Amino acid sequence: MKRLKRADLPVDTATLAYFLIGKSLVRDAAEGRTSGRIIETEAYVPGDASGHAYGGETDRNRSLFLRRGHAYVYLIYGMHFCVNVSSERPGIGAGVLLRALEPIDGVAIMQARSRVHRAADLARGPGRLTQAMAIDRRLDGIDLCSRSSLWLASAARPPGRVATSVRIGISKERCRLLRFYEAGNPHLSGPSALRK
DNA sequence: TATGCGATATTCT
DNA sequence: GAATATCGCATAG
Repeated sequence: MKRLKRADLPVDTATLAYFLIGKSLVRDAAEGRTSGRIIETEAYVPGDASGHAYGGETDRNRSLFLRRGHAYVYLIYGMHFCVNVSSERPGIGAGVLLRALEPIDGVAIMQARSRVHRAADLARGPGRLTQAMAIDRRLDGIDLCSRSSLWLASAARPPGRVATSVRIGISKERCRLLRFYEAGNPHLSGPSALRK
């Protein structure tokens, strides 16, 4: 499993969202290493009214404006965290939401962090993903292409067919096909119609 | 399987 | 006040 370099990452948001399918996300914490295969992403492109960067840079969304490959972590619905990968040139706000992982390393650690019953649900959905990987606001702004405690790595196994769909849980810009996922993977989130 | 709802904090209007 | 890139539990079919 090799660390991804920034030069490996496409500069365009939607292209990055597609590129990340099959790649690995690795978390090194006190309890040990956890990692997973990225199987579901969503692109929040420049000028997208549903994106958090829409309306300009603030204290909260600053990380979306960093050079591509940085983490943007935020609290949603008062109780869950979500993590994005910043995706454009410095000063342009956009990101790729990581929605689901197929767990690889440290499954027992993930289970200890989570209250989910089924193993397939451990990192299924953006809130469960951050719970299983112990990701919170303290990791906001870190460089996922550096030697940090959260980083991107090459694919443990190449992806199968990558499909697109509408994005989940938004009310604006609902028609755009900016969700990317490995078709048929049992660890996908969303309704069954959006997993084929 | 599908739909509905409450929990809960931060940001925006 | 309202909205929110969610989740887990409840209930109905």
